[in-house]
Amino acid sequence: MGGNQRPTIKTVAARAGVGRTTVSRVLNGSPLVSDEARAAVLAAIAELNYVPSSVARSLVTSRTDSIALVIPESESRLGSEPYFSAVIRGVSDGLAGTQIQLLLILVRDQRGLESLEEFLTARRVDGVLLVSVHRDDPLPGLLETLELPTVLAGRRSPEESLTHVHSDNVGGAAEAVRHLLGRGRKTIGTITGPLDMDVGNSRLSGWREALVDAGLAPDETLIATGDFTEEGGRLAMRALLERHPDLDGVFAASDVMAAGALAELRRHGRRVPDDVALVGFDDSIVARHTDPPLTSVRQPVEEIGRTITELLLQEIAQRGTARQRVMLPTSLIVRGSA
Amino acid sequence: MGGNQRPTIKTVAARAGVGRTTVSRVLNGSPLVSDEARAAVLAAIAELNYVPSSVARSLVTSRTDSIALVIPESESRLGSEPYFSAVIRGVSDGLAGTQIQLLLILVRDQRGLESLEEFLTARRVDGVLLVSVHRDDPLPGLLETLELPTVLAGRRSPEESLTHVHSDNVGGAAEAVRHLLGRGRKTIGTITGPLDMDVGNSRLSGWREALVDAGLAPDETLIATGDFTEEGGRLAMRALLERHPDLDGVFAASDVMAAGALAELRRHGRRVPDDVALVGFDDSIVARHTDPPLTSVRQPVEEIGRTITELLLQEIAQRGTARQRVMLPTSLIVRGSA
DNA sequence: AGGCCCTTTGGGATCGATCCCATTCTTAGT
DNA sequence: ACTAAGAATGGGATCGATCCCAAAGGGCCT
Repeated sequence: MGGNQRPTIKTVAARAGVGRTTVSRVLNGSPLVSDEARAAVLAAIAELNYVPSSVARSLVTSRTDSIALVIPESESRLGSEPYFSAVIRGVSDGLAGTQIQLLLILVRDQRGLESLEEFLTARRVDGVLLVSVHRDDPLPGLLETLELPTVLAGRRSPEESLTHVHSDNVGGAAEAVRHLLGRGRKTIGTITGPLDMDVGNSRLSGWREALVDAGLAPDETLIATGDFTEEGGRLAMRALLERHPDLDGVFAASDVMAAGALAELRRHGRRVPDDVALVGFDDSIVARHTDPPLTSVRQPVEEIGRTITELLLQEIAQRGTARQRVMLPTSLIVRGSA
Repeated sequence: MGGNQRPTIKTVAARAGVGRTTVSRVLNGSPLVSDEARAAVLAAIAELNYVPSSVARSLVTSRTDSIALVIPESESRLGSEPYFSAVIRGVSDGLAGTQIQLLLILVRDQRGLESLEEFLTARRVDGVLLVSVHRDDPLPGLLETLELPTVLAGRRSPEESLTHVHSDNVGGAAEAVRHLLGRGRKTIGTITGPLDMDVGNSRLSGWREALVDAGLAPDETLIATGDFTEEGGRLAMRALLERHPDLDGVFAASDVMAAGALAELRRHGRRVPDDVALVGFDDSIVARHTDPPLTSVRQPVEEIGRTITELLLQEIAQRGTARQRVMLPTSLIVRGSA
């Protein structure tokens, strides 16, 4: 049957002819063990194929050796998929070499949120990574009162009180708009993300900033609010065209919205980039395959994932570390659309 | 501050004026509790904001109330990203309503594999979901000998001994090829996935099957092996064009490879679909944005995720259930490329 | 030789739940 | 009225590790 109870630390101790404590010491790399004892223990471990019970260990140490990555389901669905895959890869990368496991928690609705709150209150993880937080997100506050180490990818607002990592959304957006200006565009609209998120606001700020720097007054009617979906991009583009038939440049705050905008532009017979130049954001897989391929602002998503993980591990290792903020640079990838 | 030790079952018992066992009974919904006792316990739980320690519970029940989703890192990187996002969503969906947590494990290299093996031997999860298994994957075998409940998305071969869920790759591919035949194409090549995977083989079989059914002998030189990457698709397409300048139809076993093929076709001045008609597989986000948009075989990825999860939960609930196999249907989404 | 310190060791208590079993209190049956 | 069966309850043991602390053994100094 292969049955045979899993060996415990006691079995190992008996086999090695030492006490449980000595085995535990070897397991945890304590220097207070003689070489012979250590050798005997290691041999016994190997022979018995012993693996310590992390559950029993957790009970006494009250560490779980796991962290949670919390992703709002709504966000994961809407086209921003590649973003999450990349973050996940980065996180997993940051965890490589540690013994720490990653729990993935997609929050889909109110019930999911409630059971997550219970989960966190039970301290079933040592720390939490939060992705794509909204301004009024209840989770960051809860985590602060629980005093559970937390790091955000992105931030609620520029005054974020939790440790966080974000890319230079303002700078990236500004660069995109400067690029459009550099191509001689005069009337540059923008399709924003949700404005209850810092990404949405920051990219909008970048658009404003670049225009102001160029001596132009940002016309508020050149702003159309989107929601990061393709359909949202389409609708926003339609609104912009209605308001400004003379539009010759658009900065969309995501590639997926840019793809929607592209379709709408085509429907209206505008050529891209000849009539209207278009820049997206994310440099996602869609950017390479649209027609024409999208010029887009790349953000180092995988690195964001890696960085939030490293910061979280730090914070777990030494509680009460001061809040840290990291901003990672973006870069403009020029393709056919602008 | 806010300190205050977390309350334990003992605290609750004292507060409710009952014994620990009674509290435990209430927690686990045992009928052997009087209504008054139950009410008192529930009140105490609410007042103390008590959440049971899952760690302590695990220690005695030897359940972890968590499952692992194992994804080979190599696969997650290569364009198949949307596939994994969708599987993850499906899994998370299948888990909703249970108290079971999802551990995500990306295996990137040999070291990762070793630490995964240790992790599994320690039985740190109640069951495992395996995605995109290769023919010689060591993991399924290990899981079988560990007698750890396991369900695969996809299969190693048509004789798969573990419970698994896969989409109708043969049928989907055959439908794609029939579609090409229906458009009057005579010389239809195929760009395959890796042939050490069942998906690769099955989609190739579908191509063969459709040709044979149409009374055509499948010409082996019409087969070019790819690896699911865009670059692989490009190279395979080049090889096919060299061998068969008269090629007028191509079935690619993934959209990403089809996108690569598309670029290569354009480079050779072939118009799609006029000169060469092209069908992809996956109906991923890229399919909608290529020029022309790709006709593609859709597989219900999210449902695959949901189904493997349900099967795994079943298997965990009642060990020793017989192996189950589920095949989900595909459907052809016709767009501009064929 | 005796005392002291340092290294190494292991048994007992502990973490916070569940499970086994003995005990008390009802209620019904003859 | 006495017993038997059943409902409800709670204390002790247990899961498998770590941590505290007492104690044994060895070397060196005076």
